[in-house]
Amino acid sequence: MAADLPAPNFDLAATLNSGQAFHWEDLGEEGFAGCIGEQPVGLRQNGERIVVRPAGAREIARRYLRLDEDHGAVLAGFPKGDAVLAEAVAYCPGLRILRQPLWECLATFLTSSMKQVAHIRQISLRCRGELGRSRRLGSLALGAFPPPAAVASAGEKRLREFGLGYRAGFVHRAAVRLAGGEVRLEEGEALDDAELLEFLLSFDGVGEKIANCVRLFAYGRLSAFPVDVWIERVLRERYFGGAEIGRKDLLEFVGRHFGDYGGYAQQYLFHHARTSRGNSRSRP
DNA sequence: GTCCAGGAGAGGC
DNA sequence: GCCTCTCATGGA
Repeated sequence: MAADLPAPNFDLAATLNSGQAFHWEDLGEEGFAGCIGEQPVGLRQNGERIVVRPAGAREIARRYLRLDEDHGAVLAGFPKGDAVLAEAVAYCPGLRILRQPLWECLATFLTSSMKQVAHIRQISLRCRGELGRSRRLGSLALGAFPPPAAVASAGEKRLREFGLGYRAGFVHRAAVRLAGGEVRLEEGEALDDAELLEFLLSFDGVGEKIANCVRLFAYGRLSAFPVDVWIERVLRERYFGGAEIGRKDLLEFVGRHFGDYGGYAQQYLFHHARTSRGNSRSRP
């Protein structure tokens, strides 16, 4: 059984493949399959609706895909007269930010430093397959992301076997800290943006970029603006004409220019830079 | 074989 | 404070 959700101006494939989450399986015309937390879900775009199976996962999918948000307000909140951003939005207007479960977002982005998207995906799928609960969607087996306790008890050495390299210690220590009950990621929901940043930076291996990814993709803080190598290049080339500009000045510009929905602006710029013709090539 | 990836931390200055 | 080096691995 399936249910569906209204999804005007929404692009499911672009959203699930835009480097926010890494575990969705592309089933072609059948859509996509993956777990949202412990829940196995099938998602398929049918015009301006998203078909969800099983039907009981409808509200989980609505939350995950942020189909409850006023996306018009997001677009209206972008800086006026920014032709670079307008071009990126026009390239893929249906791109959205996800609202991911906190731990799997943090753990996945802890593995992301100096890794290509394809490899982050490989690591995510291995963690799920080896340590997570196996869930079923029809005849399809899907791995849920392992909870902190499962990652903690697996040990750092085991994580290294999944290709995490030096990041294994980061993921393991975060898992131990959370599994021990020292802190809970849910505590971050009540913090303001600056406090949440500080909270996330308290995890070893989390710097400003990863903290902003988690603030944006899990906590729904839409002003958070992760600056990675792609975005830094876009800013230098498109906003500063390739001129020499320090990283500090770049970050100051970001905070001043993009506003309350900077995270969304960032995702449009990132997606455009990575995938559009003339920009993608094999590398930036 | 070479280059680089949705970075962070430590050390030197 | 900023600059540089190192960390581990695999895709392009």
